[in-house]
Amino acid sequence: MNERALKDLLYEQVARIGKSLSSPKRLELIELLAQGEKSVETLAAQAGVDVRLVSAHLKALREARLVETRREGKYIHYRLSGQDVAQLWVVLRETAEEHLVELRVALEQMTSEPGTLVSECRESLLEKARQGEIVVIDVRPASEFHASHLPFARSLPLVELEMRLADLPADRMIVAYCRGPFCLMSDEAVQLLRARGFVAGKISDGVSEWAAGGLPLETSSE
Amino acid sequence: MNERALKDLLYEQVARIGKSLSSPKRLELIELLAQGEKSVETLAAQAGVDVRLVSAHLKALREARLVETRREGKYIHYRLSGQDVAQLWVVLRETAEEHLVELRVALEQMTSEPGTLVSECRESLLEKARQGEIVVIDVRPASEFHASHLPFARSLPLVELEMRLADLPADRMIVAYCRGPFCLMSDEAVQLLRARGFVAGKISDGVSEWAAGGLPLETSSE
DNA sequence: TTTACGTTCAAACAATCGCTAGATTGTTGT
DNA sequence: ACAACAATCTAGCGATTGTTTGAACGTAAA
Repeated sequence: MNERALKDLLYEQVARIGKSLSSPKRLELIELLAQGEKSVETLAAQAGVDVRLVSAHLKALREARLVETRREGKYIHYRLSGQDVAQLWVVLRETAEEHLVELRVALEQMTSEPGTLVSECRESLLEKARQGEIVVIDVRPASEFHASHLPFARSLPLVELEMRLADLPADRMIVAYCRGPFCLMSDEAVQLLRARGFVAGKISDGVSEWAAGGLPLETSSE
Repeated sequence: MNERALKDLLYEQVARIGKSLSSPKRLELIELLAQGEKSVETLAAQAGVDVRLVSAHLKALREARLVETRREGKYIHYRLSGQDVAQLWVVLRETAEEHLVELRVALEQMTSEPGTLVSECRESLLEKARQGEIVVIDVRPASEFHASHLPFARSLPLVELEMRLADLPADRMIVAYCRGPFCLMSDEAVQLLRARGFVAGKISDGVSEWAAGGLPLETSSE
């Protein structure tokens, strides 16, 4: 075979992955799947699009081998086909954030108030959580918490937060996190907590960013 | 602004980077630029496509802020707009290699003979090169060597190799490298060297893969 | 001015993509 | 067997993309 044709073939294969990453909706699906496996229905609801469109996008992702499926009764559960896919998403998002001013502007515009972001590094946060100096809460849906969560974190889904405020200590700082920098749930949580007199902050990391930083995650059964 | 619309905006921005990575030719350009800055003419020649088409692809990459330009007389030199872009390319290529069987098959088919690949880890190779136990040669064009190269490597472009065999020691192993796993130059070098009685091998790393592994690079002026 | 490098425009073609909507398949429970 | 539900498949629309080619344009060097 020709050398040129062979090279073209190689780059074409890599471009298959690139094509998968060229659609906003597919990127959103990848981020959702990075939180844990989900059914098509769930994905459609959480991404806010028609089930049939989600199915089409998932087909594209499946053909690029970025996702895998598992059947359970009527439901088909999709998951990322490896930790490296979540890592790829993180690197892609970080590169976009680094080079696209428009993205940084939109991100800053998103967080309602400044000063909600905890400025500490991951390691020192982990240590403080271990010591019980701070309380880390995971405000994502419980199923996502069970799939994977930060060490020492406590599951407290945003929708239940208001009802379960009594579970939280009033004398320690509450640090919330959610799906990642593009997710608004931890912002809402901080807003609610502060309004009720808690000392609260958030970190922008989700489980993928945490893992990409080389730090450990935990899983809980159920 | 609506929450849904805001999120769509974020993913759309990241998808701009994804779109840049969805074309085989653009990926090839990124890899070429990862070797050092190059003029449009050079890129066109090395990628084997028309100058005007290269210009169009570069425009797309520029609009995604993945490349920057510098004018020097008649020439316009393009370069990646950051080390992170090269890193992104490496992560993308590795993910593709991990998940796409077709790519792995094509890669294996490429290397003419097995056994040319040196199986040692980067650190131990670096140490042996420092001790002078092995000789590492960079078979890329000299300009790429000057832009960035492995520590202790000696520039010996493939086109000059045959003429400069006398420069190489016959009693030590020669380890060649080139632009990366998709590049054939180091394979050709090993083939030539072995035919002339040298003990030779290659590593698949290029400078980007080396840097992504957390190891240092060197630059030479001129 | 002439020459070389690079970009741009315009036109054309095939191919692909995102999305919508209707029909269909596969599984579960009654 | 039947209804209910999850998910996929299909067809079609409008829009965009990759590529080629010819021509023109702007810039800088000889």
